[in-house]
Amino acid sequence: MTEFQSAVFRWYRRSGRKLPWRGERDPYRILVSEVMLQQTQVSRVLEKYSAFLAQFPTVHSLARARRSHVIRMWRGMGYNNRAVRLHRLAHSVAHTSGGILPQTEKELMDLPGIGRYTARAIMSSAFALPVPVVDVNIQRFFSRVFWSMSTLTDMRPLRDVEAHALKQFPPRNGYEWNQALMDLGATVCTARTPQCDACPVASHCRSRTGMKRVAAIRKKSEPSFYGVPERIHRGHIIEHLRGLRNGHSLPLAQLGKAVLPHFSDRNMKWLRRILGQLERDGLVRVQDDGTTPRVRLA
DNA sequence: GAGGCGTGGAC
DNA sequence: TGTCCAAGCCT
Repeated sequence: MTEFQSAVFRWYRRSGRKLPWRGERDPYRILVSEVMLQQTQVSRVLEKYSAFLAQFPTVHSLARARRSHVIRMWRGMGYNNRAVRLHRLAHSVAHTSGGILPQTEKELMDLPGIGRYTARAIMSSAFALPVPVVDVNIQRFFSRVFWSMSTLTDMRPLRDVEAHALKQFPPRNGYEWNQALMDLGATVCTARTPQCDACPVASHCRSRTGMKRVAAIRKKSEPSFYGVPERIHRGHIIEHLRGLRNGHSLPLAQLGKAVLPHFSDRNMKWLRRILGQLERDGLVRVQDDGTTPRVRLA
């Protein structure tokens, strides 16, 4: 084992986070944690993880559940289409392989909501396969350690980092290695204010000094309505529908008034368009057969 | 491959 | 107070 590797492992034993899915052996519970963690901070997942699993303890129970129930249990997590994809995944796995998750990257990536990172994370965490993973934490950490970054926001392309991650990957304890690197990136080698004094490999780091904070490039303005980004309105719509009793629906105009303080008929076209997006994502159902169209969670 | 997709805490 | 950011995925 290299000096670099032993320094990382030593730090992990001392300072790694204790998380409910660490050391978990049930692939389904690993799957749920990984999907929840996509672009979502650990602290947020910690609040929701156990309640979700208590409600849907097995892949079969999740497959049997109503879509609307799954969406409700996703409250507060953001990116609600993840709930839809996870539900579809459960359905698929329950009906094609008796609820058993596949163990290859390709087969996992064929499942809804599973991309390259999540597939490899499941292989490493659930099946103890020797597979290096690179999430944004590890990408940032390796970028800084092995290349000289000039600003805090700079990162090497994922391809470059993955090639390096493969070289650094230890012959044993690959799972602990992956977890250690993610913890380092998340708690020490952070995006805004890295704690280099606490870093076990600071002496190896090519960016140890000299990273500058640079004014962020202004992001492109996103589509907005009355000054509020449309994704916020979409979130409010889903949140409002969550509050309805199971299976209940709402007339469109009533929903409009609930999410826009001054909703009027002139805004109906806009609302229709937003609901169309949500419908395509499998999050809502618009019943347009009667005289007054109604909407509910899918 | 760029852009869309929530939510709430941190700074 | 507003902007940034977070265990990515999909089209």
